[in-house]
Amino acid sequence: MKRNSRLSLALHTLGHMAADNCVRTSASIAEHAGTNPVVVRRVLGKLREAKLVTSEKGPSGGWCLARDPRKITLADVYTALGERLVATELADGTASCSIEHALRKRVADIMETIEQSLIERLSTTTIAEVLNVTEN
Amino acid sequence: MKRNSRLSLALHTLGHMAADNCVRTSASIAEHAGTNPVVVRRVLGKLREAKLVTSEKGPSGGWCLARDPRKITLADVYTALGERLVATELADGTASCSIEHALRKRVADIMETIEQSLIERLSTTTIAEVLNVTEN
DNA sequence: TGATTTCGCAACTGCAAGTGTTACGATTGT
DNA sequence: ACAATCGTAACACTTGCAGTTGCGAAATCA
Repeated sequence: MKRNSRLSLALHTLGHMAADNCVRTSASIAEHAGTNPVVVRRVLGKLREAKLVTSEKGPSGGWCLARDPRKITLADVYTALGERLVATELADGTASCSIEHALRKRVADIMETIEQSLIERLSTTTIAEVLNVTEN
Repeated sequence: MKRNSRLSLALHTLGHMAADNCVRTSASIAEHAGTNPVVVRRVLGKLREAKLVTSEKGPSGGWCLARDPRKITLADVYTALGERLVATELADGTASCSIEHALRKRVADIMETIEQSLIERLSTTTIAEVLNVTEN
């Protein structure tokens, strides 16, 4: 896989879990997604922290949706991963130059607004809705 | 300097050029910004391609604004650098899985909308306006 | 109890992208 | 001619992330 593919992997996996409605192991998920079981566990671990999925150990163990896919939005997944796809210009307090400080603040404010706007848009689509699109 | 600091460096430099209204060398800019002259030339080179600044060689050479700072918006600088601060999930045609394909398309569409919205917002502020804020 | 399967996690490697640095040629002004 | 400056290529250094290996913990089943 390439860079910054965690969101893709998370959504892809949730999509299949919503469609198949069955427990999947990190090994089978990894095989389907063309990556490594540990990578899968790393990503799904974040989703588990956010109570989007559950995991069970032992044989017959694996991963399962923690709630109705109609109640999981893309924003839930995005925030669960703790990503910021809108790059933040680092707001160092060390900007001794007032011009630099003013510019950074202005840009940071705009970025923050855009980030919120992104989350708002992501929250209007659920995992289940995207699957319906697939079936058309 | 840290990562992805090109936009900061570009804006910072343009800010000073607008305030001082004088020719500056890449060496003096680099010293003020705490970086290297070559890095400065790389970034300002992009701005020159976009006709935002001009450069002259030789002694008494250096960099100068190509037009009124009241007519240079943050969006001009952003697009001149060819950056995408809104990360794009790579849209590989190799998504053999229809679920993955649908999800990626949905996310890519949202990201594209957000990117446009970012540029719109950046275009409402000029270099000169940010300097006025500084003087308050 | 013991074997097997699966997750949990830490540590390491490999790669890609960006910044920083050096070096050298081209151009301009004195 | 000489010095100052940009233009550019080449390389080293750093950082972040994906990938990999290894091992322990927990659960299931014979």
